Amino acid sequence: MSTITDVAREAGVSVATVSRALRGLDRVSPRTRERVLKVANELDYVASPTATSLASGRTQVVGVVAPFLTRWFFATLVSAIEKTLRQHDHHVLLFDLEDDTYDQRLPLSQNMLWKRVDGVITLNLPMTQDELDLVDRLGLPLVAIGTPVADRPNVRIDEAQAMRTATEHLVSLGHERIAYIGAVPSNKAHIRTPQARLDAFREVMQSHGLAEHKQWILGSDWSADSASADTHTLLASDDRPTAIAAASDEMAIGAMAAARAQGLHIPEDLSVIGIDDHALSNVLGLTTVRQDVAAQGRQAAEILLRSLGVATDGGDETEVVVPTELVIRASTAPPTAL
Amino acid sequence: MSTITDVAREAGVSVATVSRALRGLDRVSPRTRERVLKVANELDYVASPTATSLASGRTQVVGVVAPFLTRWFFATLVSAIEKTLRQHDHHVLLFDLEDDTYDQRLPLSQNMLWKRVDGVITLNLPMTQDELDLVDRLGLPLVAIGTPVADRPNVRIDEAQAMRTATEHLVSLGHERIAYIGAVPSNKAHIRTPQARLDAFREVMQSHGLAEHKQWILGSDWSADSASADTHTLLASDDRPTAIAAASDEMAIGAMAAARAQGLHIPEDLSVIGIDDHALSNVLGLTTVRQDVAAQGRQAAEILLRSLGVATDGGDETEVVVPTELVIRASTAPPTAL
DNA sequence: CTGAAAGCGCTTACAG
DNA sequence: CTGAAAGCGCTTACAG
Repeated sequence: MSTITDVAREAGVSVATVSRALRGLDRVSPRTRERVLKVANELDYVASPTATSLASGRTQVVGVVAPFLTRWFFATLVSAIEKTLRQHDHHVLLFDLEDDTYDQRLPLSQNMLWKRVDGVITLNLPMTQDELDLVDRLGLPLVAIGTPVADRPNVRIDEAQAMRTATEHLVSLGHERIAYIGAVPSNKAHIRTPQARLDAFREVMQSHGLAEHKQWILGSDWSADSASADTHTLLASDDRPTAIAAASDEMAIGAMAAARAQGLHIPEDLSVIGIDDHALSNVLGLTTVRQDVAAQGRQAAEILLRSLGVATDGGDETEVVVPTELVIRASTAPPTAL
Repeated sequence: MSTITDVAREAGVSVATVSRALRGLDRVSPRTRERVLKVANELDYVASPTATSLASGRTQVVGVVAPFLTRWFFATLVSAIEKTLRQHDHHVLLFDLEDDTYDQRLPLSQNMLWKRVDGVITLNLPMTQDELDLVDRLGLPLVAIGTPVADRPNVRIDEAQAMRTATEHLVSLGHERIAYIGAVPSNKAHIRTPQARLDAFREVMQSHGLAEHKQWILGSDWSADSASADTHTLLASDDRPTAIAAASDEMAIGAMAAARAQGLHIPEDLSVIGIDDHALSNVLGLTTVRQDVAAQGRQAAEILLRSLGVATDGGDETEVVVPTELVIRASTAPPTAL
């Protein structure tokens, strides 16, 4: 592979001129630029990113940090971010902080970031003060998707609004006996989403004067398997709800499956609603509150690019709330008892 | 942040010695090494990866190239690869080559790889000759997961065996009228998985003297939505199968949903089997042929690390076939008509 | 508009 | 065992 020196020699100019010409800086005569471009092209020249980084201090790489990767929500975000960044010649260095034991994630370290990335995008990741200090010390701009990180730019949905919409939908159908799946895991009390959604559920129930049954607030761990197991227990009781509001579609899918396995019909015997509009929700007929996950990834990437001085259209908002939308499908209906 | 010069000054040695001491090379006296380590630690010193790369020619970064990211299979691979690489101080630079129009992916370019990665892992990605030439020209080792790439090391399941297992399971239950979902998309004839699975299905059908109905071989596009739509059409006919073999769990889930939407009961009226053991398959009671996707990611990463001279345990195989396993759940049973 | 030179922060022979 | 020096391949003032 050829270097900038090869191009300079071949074009009969200095490497400084090649550098300027190729990067489109001014102060290069059109004729010179043209010649340099031609030679560079002939030689298949691509600047060594490693040398460019050392000299310029920029890597054109963004660290994307996720607590998991295998869930639909995160994979969709990463995909959208990668595409947006690539359009502006930036790349994503991926960090999956999931611990093998699932109960504690790996911390962000100087090793991962220092001189390696120009900025960081966090995906629903509460950061410790140490991590925040690190990012600051390294001078890295940061954009948080979902869970906010201090006062950094943030892209998210209105969590409370989403769950209010879901709950109101059930109430408007006539449900009064509503269970909730997706309470706050005790080891994840620092994540904001679960708490916000649960609070919103309670708020709507209260506002309609509906009783909250303690044993109808299920923890689950935000997986379909766990939601299914919890729902089995819930429905085994004589005193059962007519509807379930799940804090995510994956949990809602688990709940539906458990109900069916017990011989119940959906929505006749039990209504189920989720939040997300997961890739499989349409096919499974799940009523849900849709959030545009890819849009959140795109917007976060754009905000970060802007803070890196890379031109992108759009304003300079630093706080984006992506709208959600009720999508009614076959899993919700008025309670049969009515 | 401090540089190697700071450490050298503080420790009273040359930068060359610091470099050697920190990288654990021999020819450094224990006392000197200790002092250097201590100072480096005090100064929070981390070598600039960008400078290290320029000097050494290695980036400690591996390019992971996927045709999509949002499907469970790919996200699971990426997650496993990332963790394995990180254990050996390597990072993943992610490329999602999915085109916005879905019918043609972006090509790998010199820009993405040159001096940016030490090696490449492809995820079910058939490479063009141009791309292969590029990788060779750049001298990058490559490991292919799933779809093989020329004679490069390859990690996969036995596609034919997996579909044979699935089909044999249906036949052993007494099914004779079996449909197939997941034929080869015309625009993806170069991907090997669909063809291998379809061939295996046909082989088993023939070996049992069972007739293949042309209209029972459904194309779908490997998405649940498409499989659902195709199944709707299939089941609307009077002449319908008693079982469906789907080439992936996501399609099987779509098929089950469509059957239920038409009032059919699973498995009484229709048996459905998939391949994968998708994260939601357990909860949905889908019988499937399980493949250990994370293990494939781990092994591919290890093979690549070895070819980079990074010590990992394990042999030096270059061709790994990960075993699959029939997992019988509630979606398959003998045909009722029998 | 263009070039010579310093500098980015490491690694790697080469001497000693 | 240790250091001085060259080199990796760019970018960036600084002159002219």
